[in-house]
Amino acid sequence: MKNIARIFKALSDETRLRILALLSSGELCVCDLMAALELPQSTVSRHLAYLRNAGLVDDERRGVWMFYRLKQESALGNELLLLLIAKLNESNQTHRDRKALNALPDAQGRSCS
Amino acid sequence: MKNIARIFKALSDETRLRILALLSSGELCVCDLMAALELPQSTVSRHLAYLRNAGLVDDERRGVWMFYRLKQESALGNELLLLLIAKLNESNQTHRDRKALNALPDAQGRSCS
DNA sequence: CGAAGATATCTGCTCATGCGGATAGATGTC
DNA sequence: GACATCTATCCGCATGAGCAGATATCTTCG
Repeated sequence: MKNIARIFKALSDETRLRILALLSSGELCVCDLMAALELPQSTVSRHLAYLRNAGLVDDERRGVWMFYRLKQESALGNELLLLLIAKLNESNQTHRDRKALNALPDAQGRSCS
Repeated sequence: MKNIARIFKALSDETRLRILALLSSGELCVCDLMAALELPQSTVSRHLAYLRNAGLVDDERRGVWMFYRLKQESALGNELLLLLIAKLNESNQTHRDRKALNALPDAQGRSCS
């Protein structure tokens, strides 16, 4: 139960929910998240660390870039997580963030691609 | 989304999760919760207020007693909440708490019944 | 009305967590 | 090795939240 509380604590911040919503459709690098969420790098990194420590995301370094993705398994269970993601994807904030993400420059204009 | 974060914040404390687990099988008064959880009255009351403000529980005064129950509807959605409750009911802590609750004196020995 | 019982809220304290800029660390290229 | 880029972590600050005892508030009864 302590672990469940810990995961909910990870989920109790709007920025982190925004990150999870964006990650729900595929892995992203810190620079993409920064751009889409319009947040400073340290803020994004800190929240990603929190999510990773809670066991909700995995990271992978590719050169100078760090990519993050949702974990398939967490202590919350798949079904619960899927419902949560669905809930997040209903929100206007997620629509706005996703629009910003899709408006990012293509491969050539991006640092990580 | 702010509201979702708020609900998760309400869920991010172990004591509150314990309360929700106990309430999942029926309404309880503050004095029962105090006894089952072995926590002081002010702690229980404060957590219940937090849960009520997050829209997860309803209260009802009956004489000098306050009864609390899970809300049927919350901003999280029924299904998600049911899965969460199921998750909570798997935990050893919930088993211990429920055992303590069942060990409480019967009607005559209880103040609220 | 006063007293008793139940409980919400206040209080003071400590710890956790949010923020963003600064800095340390990692990677890649020349 | 020097330098550029990316990112994790530190730092200082402000705010939120946990705790339990004290106190205020509410209800009921004699």
